[in-house]
Amino acid sequence: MLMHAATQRQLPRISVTRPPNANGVPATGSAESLTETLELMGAAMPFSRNMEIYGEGEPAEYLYKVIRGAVRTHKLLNDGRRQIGGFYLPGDIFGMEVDGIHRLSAEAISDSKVLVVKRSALVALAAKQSDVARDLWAMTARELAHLQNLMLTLGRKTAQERLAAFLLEMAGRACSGDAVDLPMSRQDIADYLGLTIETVSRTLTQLENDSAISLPTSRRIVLRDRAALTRLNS
Amino acid sequence: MLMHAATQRQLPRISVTRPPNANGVPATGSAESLTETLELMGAAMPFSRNMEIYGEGEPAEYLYKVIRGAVRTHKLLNDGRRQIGGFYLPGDIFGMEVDGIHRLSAEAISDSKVLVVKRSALVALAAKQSDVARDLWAMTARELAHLQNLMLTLGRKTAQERLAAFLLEMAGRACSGDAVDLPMSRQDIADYLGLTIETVSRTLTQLENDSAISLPTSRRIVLRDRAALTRLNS
DNA sequence: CGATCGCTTGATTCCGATCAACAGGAGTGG
DNA sequence: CCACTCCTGTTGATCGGAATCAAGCGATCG
Repeated sequence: MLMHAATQRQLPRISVTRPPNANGVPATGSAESLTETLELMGAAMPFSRNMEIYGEGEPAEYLYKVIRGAVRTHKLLNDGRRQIGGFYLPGDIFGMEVDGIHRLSAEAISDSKVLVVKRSALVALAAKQSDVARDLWAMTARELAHLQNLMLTLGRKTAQERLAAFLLEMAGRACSGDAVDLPMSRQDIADYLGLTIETVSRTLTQLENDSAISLPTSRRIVLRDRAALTRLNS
Repeated sequence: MLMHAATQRQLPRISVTRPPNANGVPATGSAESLTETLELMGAAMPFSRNMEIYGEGEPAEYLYKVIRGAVRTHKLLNDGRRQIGGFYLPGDIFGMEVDGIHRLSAEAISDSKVLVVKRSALVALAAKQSDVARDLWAMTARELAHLQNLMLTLGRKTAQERLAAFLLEMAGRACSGDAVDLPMSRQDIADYLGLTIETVSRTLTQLENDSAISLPTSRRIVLRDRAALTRLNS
């Protein structure tokens, strides 16, 4: 092991310094879904490629929703080894914490626009409206379910199986049929699946040779045989 | 890879068939902590060693709290490869789901007594008392934080580092100073850390030779050099 | 007492990591 | 436009850490 892959990567330490002020909270408003509530309370912010949105260990003052672009979250070891916890695409919410401390860092994968909402406002709203409280809880539970699947992948799957799981996950989210446009690099995929870029590249080539997928460009992958991938996904 | 370790293990398929009836809910009661609330609503049930408490995919009708013994949760692949998600000791709560479906299976590690509480009663209570809602949310968030750490361990750590993380985690929970009494087998530890029993055994021996730990018996481990283990934990 | 189970240790194999080279673009500046 | 560099991704050769295969030991139990 001991992959110092992430060590020399540029990781700009630019945090949110001047956050936007949240609008007034609809205190007596009737039951609204969390998604709708966020639109009313949030402000859009731009983040350029590789810019840090928040860092591990920082107080969590805001909740975030991707409007455009893509975001990754990760944990680091001392020597730079990195594990990515998840990728967030437009419509996805990330960065919510119960106790107000971020457990992972978040960065923009590409130039992105992100809706930012004050956490304290949401928590206060949750105390008054049980449906908001439930939505926040459900959001955390979805993150948990995702990580339970990733745990199985990282602990017990082969390289082929990891890539199959990743491709099926991304295809399931993009909703663009059998073609997947990846916003992230091979390094990001590797750090998500607990592999190296070389193994990711080799395994994709191998899947292409087995005609399970095809690779029109390096960032575009077509699922040619979903059944084969699903079989690998156990 | 491809460890069929779990394939031939006996995994009795005995589920909770006749659950206990929950007591009346303190509907208008003032703010109580979740732990105290559970005592009032639950019923104690015995589970013998290796008995299944619930299975992955089953509807989640109950929430559980360990009174005596120990519990593990896990996911399985088709061919029997197993990944353990966590260990639960006396006082720990497990098995709560927002949407009512268990994402992992749960089994008693040793003969255990478990407090069982109706989920529907708790969810109803949470809708009325925001502090209960918050406690349930916080519980899910604690599970999430635990899995985020496990994710880093499974994705990026060496065998030595995994064992160090495991020993520090268990020592931190047992609160019995530097001595840790493990309720689980080497196979359980291996399936938690994404290793094999042989690697777990060898690595523990190696840590003993490096005088980081000592092994009075196979189930009892004394942390002799916490600094060394913490260094490995990065 | 023999049998089973949990654990340790040794020998060997193998999958993915590491080291290394190179190719194709994208952007930059002349 | 080309020459240049930087960046990302692919491929080849080799290495190494953990898996696999195998044997044996002590404890528990019927």
